[in-house]
Amino acid sequence: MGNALQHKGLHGVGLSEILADADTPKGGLYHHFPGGKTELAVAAIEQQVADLCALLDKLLPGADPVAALELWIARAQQGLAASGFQRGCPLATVALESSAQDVAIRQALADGFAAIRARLALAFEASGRIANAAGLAALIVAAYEGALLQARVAGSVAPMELVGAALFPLLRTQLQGPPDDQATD
Amino acid sequence: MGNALQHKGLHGVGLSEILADADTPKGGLYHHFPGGKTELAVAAIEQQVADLCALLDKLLPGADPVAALELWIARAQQGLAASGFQRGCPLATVALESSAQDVAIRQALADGFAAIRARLALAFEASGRIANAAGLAALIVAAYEGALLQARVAGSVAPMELVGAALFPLLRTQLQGPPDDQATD
DNA sequence: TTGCCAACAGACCGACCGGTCTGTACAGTA
DNA sequence: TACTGTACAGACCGGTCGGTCTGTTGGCAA
Repeated sequence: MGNALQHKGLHGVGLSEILADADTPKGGLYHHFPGGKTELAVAAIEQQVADLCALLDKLLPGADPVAALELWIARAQQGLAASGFQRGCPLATVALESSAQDVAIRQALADGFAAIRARLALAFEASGRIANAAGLAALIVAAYEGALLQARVAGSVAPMELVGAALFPLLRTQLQGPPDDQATD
Repeated sequence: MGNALQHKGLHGVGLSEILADADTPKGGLYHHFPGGKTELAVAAIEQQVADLCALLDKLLPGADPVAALELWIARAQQGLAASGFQRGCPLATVALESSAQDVAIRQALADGFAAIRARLALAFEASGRIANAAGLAALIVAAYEGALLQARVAGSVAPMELVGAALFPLLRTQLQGPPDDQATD
């Protein structure tokens, strides 16, 4: 499910395709997911968020957060290229397809993004003096999503590298503090 | 068409819905767009890119590019809120739904993004000394897309404001030059 | 006036969509 | 051993999808 969502989005995958992938007949599905495709999607979103949070928890603590983010982006680049520029962020596709009526899905996505931002913000705060940790976290998530998107349609990791090359130096200057206001803890 | 694409994506809209919106019967469509839905989508994408480029051309020249971008983002925020958090970037949704097999669509999208990046990069270069104009352009497009995405699912412009508040000061320091390496022309 | 062809209109098509419904297999209980 | 309720299986449903096909119209050439 997660995989298919990542590739084609919620409307793009058929229930039958999902079930075929999972080698599961259709009948039993509605016992476990009475909400049908929507509930399935919510579960997949939550799973993906949990995975991503786990990855961030592995990369972020201790190290220089910018270095950790560079590693994160590098991984995403590899994943994208390895999938032949099919796999993107599993949250983003569903996010853009969803309408305001899809309350459950939007809630799951909003919670997911908030959780990711919170984790990044926490890492910035822990790494030292930082004024606008929440803003930086939102910027990074945005840059990540946007970079992935551009790279996907371009069929090349070049846009991601461009974004990284522009963003990380800026982040370093911000995090390491302007020379006249240095502080570390 | 553009509107519908923006709201629900390529797979999310039915051809019948598009035609009903346009008050056009189905028959004549295939005279003008023998390629069917795909060709229609490509045309819509190109139209949107042209519109966006026109907007940028209106905002960017002359002024401080960062101020122009702030205006641009503010407009996007207004549009998003005014649509009840339905309308996003018309390119992004289709971009994420598309697979590598959709050659024509991906090409149109890649060209579109490249054109937008080029316009931004040009503005940076024109505005003064700048090392990595292409990188900054890619970063801004990425941040824009990602911010829009987060704001949409959150049902609030707050994420966009966060991103803007983090990005624009960074851009200013970059564009106005580090204090020990100032240069203007 | 007549013949012709591009432009258009919408009825129609098979395929497939998400979802439901009946039937079955099989634990746990007495 | 007989009973029962849950978990599963897949045939089946109406609706809608993207796309095609047969008219019909209306301007233009002769």
